[in-house]
Amino acid sequence: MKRVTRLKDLAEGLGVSITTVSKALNDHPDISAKRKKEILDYAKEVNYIPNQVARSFRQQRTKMIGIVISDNSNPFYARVIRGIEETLSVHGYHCVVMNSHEDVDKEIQFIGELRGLNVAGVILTPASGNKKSRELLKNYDIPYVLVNRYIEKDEDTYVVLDDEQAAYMTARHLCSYGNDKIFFLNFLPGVSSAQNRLAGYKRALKEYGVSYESNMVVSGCTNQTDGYESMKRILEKNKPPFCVMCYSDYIAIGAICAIQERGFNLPHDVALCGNDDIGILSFVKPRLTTIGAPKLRMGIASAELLIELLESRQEEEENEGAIKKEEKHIVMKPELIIRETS
Amino acid sequence: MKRVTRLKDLAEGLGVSITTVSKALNDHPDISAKRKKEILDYAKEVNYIPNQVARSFRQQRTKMIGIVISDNSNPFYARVIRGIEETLSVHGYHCVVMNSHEDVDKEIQFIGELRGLNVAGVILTPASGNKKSRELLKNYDIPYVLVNRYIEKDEDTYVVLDDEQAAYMTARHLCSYGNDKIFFLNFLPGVSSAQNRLAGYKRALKEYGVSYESNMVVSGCTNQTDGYESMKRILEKNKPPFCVMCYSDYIAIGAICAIQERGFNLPHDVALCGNDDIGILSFVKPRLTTIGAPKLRMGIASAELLIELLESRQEEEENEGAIKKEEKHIVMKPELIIRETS
DNA sequence: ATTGATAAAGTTAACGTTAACTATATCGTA
DNA sequence: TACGATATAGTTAACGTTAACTTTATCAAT
Repeated sequence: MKRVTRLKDLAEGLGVSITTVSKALNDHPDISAKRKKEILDYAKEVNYIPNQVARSFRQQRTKMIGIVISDNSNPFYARVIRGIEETLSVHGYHCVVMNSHEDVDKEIQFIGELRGLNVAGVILTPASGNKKSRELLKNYDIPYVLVNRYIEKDEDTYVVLDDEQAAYMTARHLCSYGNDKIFFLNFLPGVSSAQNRLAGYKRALKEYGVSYESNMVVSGCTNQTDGYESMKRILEKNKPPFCVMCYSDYIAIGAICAIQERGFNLPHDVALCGNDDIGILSFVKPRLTTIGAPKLRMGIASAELLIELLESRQEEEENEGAIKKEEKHIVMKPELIIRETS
Repeated sequence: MKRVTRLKDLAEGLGVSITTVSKALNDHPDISAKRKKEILDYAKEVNYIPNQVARSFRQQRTKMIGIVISDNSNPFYARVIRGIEETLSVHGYHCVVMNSHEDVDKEIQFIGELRGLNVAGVILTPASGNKKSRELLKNYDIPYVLVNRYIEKDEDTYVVLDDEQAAYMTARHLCSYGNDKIFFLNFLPGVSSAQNRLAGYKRALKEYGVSYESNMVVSGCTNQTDGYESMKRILEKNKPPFCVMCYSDYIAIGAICAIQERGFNLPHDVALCGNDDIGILSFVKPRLTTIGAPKLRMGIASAELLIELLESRQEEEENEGAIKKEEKHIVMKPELIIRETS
């Protein structure tokens, strides 16, 4: 039996026109109920699968969304991506995932590639405060949503954690122990989330009357090794008790390792907090005090936001009215989860 | 300035034919060096990006690969995917990633969707020993590579860890302590990797003259919670010292948590091993004894294998000769990493 | 019976690209 | 000078789908 791969095959098999089949499959009102059923049944019987490439080509739009994330093997983003994917999938979209590794050039290259693929939209975690990506997306006229970071606070549509508040809550929590020494292992300085965390950290210190000392903030920590090395250096020059606040659970794990190697106890000698509440650590001792970030929900929200953008754009096209939608910002509430390291 | 999005725009801008531009961009020998440079320069100047959808449509093949994995937020697969993605990207392919969550029906649905997207190939982690997926892929004539598991040992092309050997090495290591009680928290029973691990476990026991007792093997553990619960149940009926072998580091983390909660010491009371060597745990105390699996390399290898398949298929088409390639199996060597839990 | 409205089908053309084919210019050689 | 070979260009058609338009059938109202 010959494979049925085109509308034409269906049409010939049924003795109707190609358009009729197309209309039936797309639930167009032109087709009578009887005929529609006939066609749908036959299509199912021969296991016809529409050619999405041809459809995308004809319609000049795909059901493909580009996801440009710094690193999909980071458990934080893995969860975010999962939320995105599941949400988009419900709406019939598929995801092309790309890892930028915080490299602006790669990010820019990817956006070009996505342009070539004619993606319907992009969800992006922009690398260090670069504006080029935004510019490109606007130039290419691709709807996009930023996730976990923004490029400029009032522009763009994005979904982020309230980083200022997260850091504020953590720092307050640590300040409450009455120890003035609160180190902060922060992320890359150009990134909005790192900047906002720093602001929150400062606000808490101020509130507690603790003077801000820039040499207690380590910038540029991205992974466990950075956390480990930074903590080691801190321990060389500083004697516990003191507190440490980490930009991520990853960094915290590295820092804890360094602290334990020196024979210090958590939380007795060093009170330490992470951020993200990545799943795997919930079973690891000592159980990490951290900020619960709704990773899955951030993914879901950004996907929903993007779909909203896509739909409003389609409406615009249809009623020519062109009511340009405003940028939307979703800021998720962080939750302080106090466990054993503080 | 009008956006240049089509070959036609380039052609008009330069006063040559569309085909000439197409040939120049595709490095076709028909075009003189001078003209080629002229065209390429102009294309670059106006930032022309070829329409991949149109190209895919015309050529009846895309540069898109479907990745169907049980769960991208599992750090093991996250690494594998990363390897796949980076390798495919070098060859100009992009990845559509889908999570099956070990659900055969979803897997089958995804394969259909990928068919519709006209993907060039598929990399798949098949859910529990189902043959339908393979059948579908063969029916649809989509080249595919299985990763981390196979459906049938001698069929298909796949990249796996030598699971039998991995479990054998782990079990031998635990046997060497002279304790007869070696529990095994295993994965879903239908999956090839779980079956092979069980075989390796049995082989080691036999070699050490320890009799195999089926009630010491817990099947169906997939995550930390399963590890935790299973270990709890074991501890209710069994008093340390004994040994535990876990299908994954994830399960091991859960089990360790249960053991520590009961106040037992690792490795003194319980010697325990994981599998996978997921990165984040390398800084976590007690440092887990585990099997190092070349996750990234497995991803790279499966991507390379798939590209080989795609290329050989293209050759087939060209020289009509149809020299069908054999199935290929790549079996990666596991490495026992002895750390602190054993 | 004629008209007009509507329902249900069919025809046509186009989306951007490239493979296959055709046309023209150039050049070396008999 | 004429010939074929070759280099370099252009023309045409097609990939599968659907939007826009056209045609035909049906039926109610005059």
